[in-house]
Amino acid sequence: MIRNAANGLSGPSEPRDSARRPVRPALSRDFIIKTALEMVDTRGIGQLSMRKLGAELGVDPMAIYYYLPNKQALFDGLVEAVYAEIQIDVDGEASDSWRSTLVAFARQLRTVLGRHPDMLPMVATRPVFSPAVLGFGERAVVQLGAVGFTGQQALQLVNCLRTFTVGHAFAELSEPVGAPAPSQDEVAAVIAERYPKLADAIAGGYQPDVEYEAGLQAMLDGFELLRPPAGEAGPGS
Amino acid sequence: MIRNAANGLSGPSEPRDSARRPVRPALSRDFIIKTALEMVDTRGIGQLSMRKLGAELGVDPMAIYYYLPNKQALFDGLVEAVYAEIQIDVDGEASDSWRSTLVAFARQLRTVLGRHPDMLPMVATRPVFSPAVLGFGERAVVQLGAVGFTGQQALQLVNCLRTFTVGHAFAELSEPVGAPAPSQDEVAAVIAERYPKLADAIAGGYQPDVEYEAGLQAMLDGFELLRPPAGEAGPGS
DNA sequence: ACCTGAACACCGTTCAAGT
DNA sequence: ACCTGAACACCGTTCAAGT
Repeated sequence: MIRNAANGLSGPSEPRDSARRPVRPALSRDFIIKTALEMVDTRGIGQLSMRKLGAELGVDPMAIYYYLPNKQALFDGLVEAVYAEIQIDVDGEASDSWRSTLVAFARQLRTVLGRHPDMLPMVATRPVFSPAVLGFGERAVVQLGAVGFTGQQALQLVNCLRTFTVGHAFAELSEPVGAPAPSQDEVAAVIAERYPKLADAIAGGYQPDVEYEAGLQAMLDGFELLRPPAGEAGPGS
Repeated sequence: MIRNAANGLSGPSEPRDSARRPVRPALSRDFIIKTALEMVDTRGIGQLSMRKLGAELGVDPMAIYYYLPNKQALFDGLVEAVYAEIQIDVDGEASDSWRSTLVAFARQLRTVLGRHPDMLPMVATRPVFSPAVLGFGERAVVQLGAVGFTGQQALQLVNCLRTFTVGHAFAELSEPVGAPAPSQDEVAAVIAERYPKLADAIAGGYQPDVEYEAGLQAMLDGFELLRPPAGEAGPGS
């Protein structure tokens, strides 16, 4: 029995880079997108060009165009790749209540966005069309319907959670699209001078996680008020 | 008596373009930004370049650099100009309740964003630093404090409304950052086939205004639950 | 003070060509 | 089938120069 760790785990017939010439894996749509996403995450969206991506891949920039028709298609692939990171265990026992299902989705989305801050403008801009999100939508409509929400309400709730999460991620993560903004200290000084009560409130410190959770729970609480007292338990009063 | 309509209404000593040579107003930071914003709104952000802006202004592209150090500064000016459109009548009678104050702010922000959809990535990306928004924050903290919210809660509420509004505007308005997305029909077909319950819910039609209002009120309702029963009116069970 | 124009180091993409 | 390389029409920005 072979007991070393690498016994075929990386795929059945994947060639090692021992005998073959190329140090890089064979070019493919997936590998190009994976490499591009790494570039975006490490160097920033501004440093992603077809030419630099080609260089990173060790290939003529035009080789990319064999797999992707243009830069926009590359962007689509990147967004797709980000959404694909959302893993909602569709049959998980954890989400037996509609509320925990929605909370899990929202937090997961936020976590994934947090891994790719420079992707935010692209993600926010492209209509949601990913199986991960659509599949979740299907499930949410069913589960929310079972406790008394209408289809419209269910959709609205999911959409509001999604848009809130994206909006909050922007506020939290996004570097200004081009260059850095005025320093925190400068801003703080102006606020302290002109907006004293606001300054007091800010003095508590900005806690994005706490704020996000507050908004998330508030949104859920607010929608819950809309729900008719369903379930077979009698609608007394 | 001179009765024609144009009797000086356009400003005290503004030169007509009769005797003077330039057809355009004198170049200035404000005029450059105003022109750029019009280009963004009518032709799209992708069509805004320093060179095209120069052409639009009837001027060598490099002339712009006398007023703005670089394109990033132009972007800053554009975001500033958008925020400046937010007009909250700070002493309006309409906003005697904290809730109507917040609703007015959120709806106004949404309206302004709706006028400049292509500005969304820039707006969402830049930290809020505008007098309109900061001034509103100050007021909100005071007014919310008066009814029992802590400074932290007030800030969180304002921030959550703002981020929700921005996120929702993205979902509603944004053209994909580069090129158009797959057509509505294509998407609908796929959804109908694979996500039947979701399709039923969508069949009701997407009503962004209704959805936004639902989310807005839900967020407010949810935060209201956090508020201790303040006001001098007795806290009887 | 305000604007011009050439020049530099980049882009995305087309197209013909190589293997 | 897969990749290369020259070429085209763009960019933002620097820098020296004009008035």
